[in-house]
Amino acid sequence: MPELPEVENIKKDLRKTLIGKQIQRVFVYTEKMIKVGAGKISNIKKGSKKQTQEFIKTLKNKRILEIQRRAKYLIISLSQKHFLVIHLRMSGQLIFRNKKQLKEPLLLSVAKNAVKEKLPNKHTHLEIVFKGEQRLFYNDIRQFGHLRLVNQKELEEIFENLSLGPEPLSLSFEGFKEISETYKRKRAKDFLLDQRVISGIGNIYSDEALFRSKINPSRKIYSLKEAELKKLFQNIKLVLNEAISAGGSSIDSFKRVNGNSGKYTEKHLVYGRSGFPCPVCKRKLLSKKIGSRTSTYCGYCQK
DNA sequence: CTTGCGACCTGTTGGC
DNA sequence: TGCCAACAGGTCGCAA
Repeated sequence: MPELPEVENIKKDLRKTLIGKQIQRVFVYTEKMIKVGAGKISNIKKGSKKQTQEFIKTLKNKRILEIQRRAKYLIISLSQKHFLVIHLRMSGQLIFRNKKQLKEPLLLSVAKNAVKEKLPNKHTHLEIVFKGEQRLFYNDIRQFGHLRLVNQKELEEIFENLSLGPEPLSLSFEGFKEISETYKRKRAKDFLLDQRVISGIGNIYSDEALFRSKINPSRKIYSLKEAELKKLFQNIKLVLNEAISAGGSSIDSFKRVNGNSGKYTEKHLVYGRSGFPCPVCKRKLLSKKIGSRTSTYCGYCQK
């Protein structure tokens, strides 16, 4: 589900709601979604009772000190140098409810036949109860996401192993040019999606940035003129910043921590609009698989 | 090293 | 209406 703007909004929401709170109780409903330590994520499916017990025991009575984002990861700092590292992957949601809100059913998806539900529901995998009966729920329909509990050293180990590329919003054009030189053999779409090249961009914002830059997603990076590279660099920042301000894009299940949707979806010029007219030239937008992801683009405007 | 593809899951949509 | 294939904000691991 979420790319950088969505995760950034969740981070901001969590800062407002969670900082200073103390964890009272923890319910793990789906063991394979959680992990303790810095081991490989693929081992997560072996989620064990022992690990779950340790997860619950360690979280208990901890305080929330700070929430940060790196790429599409959320890092929740807890007292006594423990950290909760969360990746929402395609369909993860973090929803916060106070005692009164708990009784109100929530619309957790934007699908046509979506029904309001109370929490926890069948897609709730973790529930954290804070003092005062306020709760944070982790829901994840597709169960691709994960939450892991680590100490300082393990936190560093995780991010070292990930070798994430720079954050696009704090990247200079000089830095962008440098990585474009290093990865010049990639197609533009692959370049933007590769988290070790630049981190935080996914399928929506890569398509949107390429369209606004009039660059075909299949173009090789080495073929881009300096002016095109510059436009791409600026448009990445533009779409990410606009999306952050709009609260992100709610395609299906993306929800803010209060259950609200993001409003950037209506600003999408190409993502999810294959077959519809190009907003500039009115020709039908095309779609094509690039690196096993669907890219939507205008065959006429994007050279 | 890169590339490509299946795997991981459940749910929704569009075509017949 | 029903069924069934294709597809969905993302990585990860493995083979070539």
